[in-house]
Amino acid sequence: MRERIVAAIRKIPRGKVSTYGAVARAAGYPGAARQVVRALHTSMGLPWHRVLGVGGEIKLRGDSAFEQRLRLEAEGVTFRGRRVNMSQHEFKFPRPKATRKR
DNA sequence: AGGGTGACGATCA
DNA sequence: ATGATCGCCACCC
Repeated sequence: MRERIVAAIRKIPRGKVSTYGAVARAAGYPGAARQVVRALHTSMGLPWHRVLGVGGEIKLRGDSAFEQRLRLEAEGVTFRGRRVNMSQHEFKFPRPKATRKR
C-alpha cells in the first residue's frame, strides 16, 4: 500500500500539486489520506511540498509551512491567499478505472 | 492484544 | 472563517 501511494506521489510533475485525499484515491485507497501522510513521513526523496490539504491549503505549521510555500513558488505555483490556485495547478491523475472506452 | 496517534477530510456550531 | 468532533486506519509503542 505504501508503495502504491509513494508511486502516485512521484507522478506529480514539477509545477503541479495534488492533495492527500486525491493521492489516496489515485493509489486506489479512497479515504486513506492519513496513510498518504505516513508515506510522506516514512519515505524519502518525495516531492512532499507538492502535496496539499483539500482545497489547496498548506496543512503544515510554522517554518515547514513557510518552506513549502517557497518551494512551490520556486516551481511557479501561484497562490490565492493561503491557498494554491488549484484550478491552475492541480495535477489530474490518470483514471485508475476509466473513461477508456471498453 | 490494546490503546494512542496523525502534514486528513467532512460536517456542525 | 475558525474550532470542535467524528470517522478513518496503518503504525508505533
